[in-house]
Amino acid sequence: MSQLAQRSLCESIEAMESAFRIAASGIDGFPADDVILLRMLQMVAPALEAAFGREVRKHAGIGKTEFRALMLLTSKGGCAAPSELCNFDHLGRANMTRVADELVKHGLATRSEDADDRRRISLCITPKGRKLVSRLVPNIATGEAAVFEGISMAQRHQIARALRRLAANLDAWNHAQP
Amino acid sequence: MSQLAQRSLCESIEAMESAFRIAASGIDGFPADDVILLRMLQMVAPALEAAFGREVRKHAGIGKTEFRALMLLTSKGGCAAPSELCNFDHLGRANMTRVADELVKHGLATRSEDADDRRRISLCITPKGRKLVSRLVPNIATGEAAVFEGISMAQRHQIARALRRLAANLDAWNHAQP
DNA sequence: AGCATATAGTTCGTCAGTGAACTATTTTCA
DNA sequence: TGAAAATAGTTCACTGACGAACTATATGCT
Repeated sequence: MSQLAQRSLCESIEAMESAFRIAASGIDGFPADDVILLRMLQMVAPALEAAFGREVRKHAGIGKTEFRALMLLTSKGGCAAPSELCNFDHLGRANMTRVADELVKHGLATRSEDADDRRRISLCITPKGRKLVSRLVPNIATGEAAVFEGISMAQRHQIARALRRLAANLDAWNHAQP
Repeated sequence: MSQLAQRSLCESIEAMESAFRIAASGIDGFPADDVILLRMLQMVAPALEAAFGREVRKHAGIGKTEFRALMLLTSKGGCAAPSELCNFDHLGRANMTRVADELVKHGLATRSEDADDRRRISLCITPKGRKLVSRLVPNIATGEAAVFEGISMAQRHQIARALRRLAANLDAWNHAQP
């Protein structure tokens, strides 16, 4: 048994919430509701990500980020520069080097030089990579459906809107910090 | 300049969204909306977490998890067992050992034996730790307010409800997996 | 034209998390 | 009652992300 999740995610959320409510009552000006909401976001998101990662690892033998890069390659018609990919995923370039290494090692993509700009590299998905992507899409669709069950379309749009606003606020905040 | 965020979070979200919409048009049965929503969640949450972490590190010289443990200690009246804390934060016990080490090293908490159950350890916040928590609360409150600006209370409650449902669905899914 | 600056990719060291294996206790129950 | 199972904390090796520093190219500005 894992040492994480001695309790389920729901139980942890509940425990976290009551702990922060108690803490808030003892500390003046503590914005309990917002702290709790933010903590929920930061507990649920990685848990979803971890579950997705386990699925991908089980079915494809590669990490979630590697698989996502593969999906993004298909959306670019098969080839893209690493820096484009890490923009899509909001990851650092250093990380994408490792991801590309992994994809090439598994024969899912190839590196080739870009003739126009010799600083650039073109990462291209292989037929094997394409096959993997289309083979795994049904699994992903099933998982997404299961995880979003009981959340109405209207709610999903609300969340999307709120997340966009959060992102904008955070960009502004980061920009304002010295 | 960091190698991350050559583009802002908002720009990355936009790029990700259009990439997945294109990918979806080429792959049958690809649940674009849900994938995009999930990706937004997984881009925004760590970005918020990272920003919070930078703030804490700057003002307190410790990591976000260490600081959170400190806050949770106060909510338990000053002392708690490490395993309680990692339940609150949905972290593994191994991790909490490191967190406790760090807090003790900085003089923010102490380890003492639990007389009732000699397997257990009682982690207790020190006066210095309490002072740190109350000193940083205003900063946190300011940050939270900035980040949630423009998101109505009704929306916040909607998100909270949806996140709870996501957590429940995920627990069920994890439980169903072999 | 030529130097300063910016960009693409890589390498390196670090950080915060994980699971598995271990020890020491406590609890359970046949 | 005593052996089996569970629990608390630790240690260890590993993972996937990061930022900083580096090289090689390309771009922009006098």
